[in-house]
Amino acid sequence: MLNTMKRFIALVDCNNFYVSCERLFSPSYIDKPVVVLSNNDGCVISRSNEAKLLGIPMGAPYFKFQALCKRHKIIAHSSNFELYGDISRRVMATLEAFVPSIEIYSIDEAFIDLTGIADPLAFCVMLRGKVMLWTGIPVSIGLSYTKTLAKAAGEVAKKSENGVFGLLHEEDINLTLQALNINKVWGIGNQWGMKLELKFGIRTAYDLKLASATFIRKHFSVVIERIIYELKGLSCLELEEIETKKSISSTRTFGRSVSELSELREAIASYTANAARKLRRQNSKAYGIYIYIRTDRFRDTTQHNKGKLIELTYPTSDTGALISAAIKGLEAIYKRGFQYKKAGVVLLDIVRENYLQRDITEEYNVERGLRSAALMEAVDELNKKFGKRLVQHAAEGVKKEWKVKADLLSPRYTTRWDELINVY
DNA sequence: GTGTCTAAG
DNA sequence: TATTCTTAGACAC
Repeated sequence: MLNTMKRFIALVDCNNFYVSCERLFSPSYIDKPVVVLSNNDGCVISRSNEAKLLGIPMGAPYFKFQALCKRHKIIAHSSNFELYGDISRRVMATLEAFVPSIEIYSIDEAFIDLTGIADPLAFCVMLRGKVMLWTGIPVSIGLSYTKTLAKAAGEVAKKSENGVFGLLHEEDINLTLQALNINKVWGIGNQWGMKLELKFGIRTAYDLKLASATFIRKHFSVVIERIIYELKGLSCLELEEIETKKSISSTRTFGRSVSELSELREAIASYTANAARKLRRQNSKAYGIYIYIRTDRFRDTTQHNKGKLIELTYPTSDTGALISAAIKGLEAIYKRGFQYKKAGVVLLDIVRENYLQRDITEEYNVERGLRSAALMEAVDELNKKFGKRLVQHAAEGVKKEWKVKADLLSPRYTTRWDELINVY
């Protein structure tokens, strides 16, 4: 059955991506244990192989491992997403130069369609070399017939000598799936993994492949049913090449707790501006904006978690319009006397920019829409040229004392003139 | 329709 | 003192 399948899918995965980015500009980090931390330097989100060997788990709360880090001289960095985003663009551009059909799955991963290529495995080896040469980022590539199998191949590739692994023959596939724990299968996490194992004795990817799809469908969902077919080599998940997000959110945990409405207003305005920028980047407008505030979920006994959805009468991507809606929502749910620790906004009901609804074709709104579009374009352009925060709405505030902490930040080498690397 | 659960990276 | 952030889909109600 497998030999009749002509469709090849590969997964390209950057190795320890954030750490690899830091190493690009600090060659002394090579062969040393390095970790990169999340916002507020809260937990570990990327580890070099050396750091993994020293026993730092993924997602580890930094404060629990600080002593270990000190003892072993582990280098720790705050996350520098501006740098990582730029390096990511370069890696993806390299892939796009060689492959016509690509789905950028995350900041450090892409699926590519290699159907029609005579020797796809050799192609992957070549591609890996090009990415290394052009960007300096090491990648692993897993090759097979479906996304789920390519993911499984990628797991093996990560640990292999040359960083490329093909899952192309039935026997290889079965052996690999037998060695893959059920909760390591793409799309199956700890909850479902536990249920599958404890209730049905399904311990490995191979066990799942052999399970009855209809039975699993009954006890779980279509999601896992699809995974079964994918493990059998029947592709159910297509490459999604065009990116138009259905919701866009911007949320943050504060550097300290915040109880003043005025400070929350600034934070909400900033997050809204951030989300609106992403919205415009994909040429879309939003019909709704959801905002929420919450107290510290780890400490409080009297918690206050509240959110509010504001529906807009017409879709917009105008920062000012979105901010005033968001502030209105905030004022409706704010209660004084609470120590807020986190706030966020989510843009919803997103439509493409050229989508016009009947009632906004009135002259007034069209003219207004055009003016706002021109203004937003100018703002985005200026900020792109001179730094993110040159032009911003007054509501966003200037001091931003609530801002996240990032004490161990590396320079944004590739996107800021004043933070270029110095060579003496 | 909305909220909750689950997952991924 | 310190426990991320963003997106998506399914399902129960």
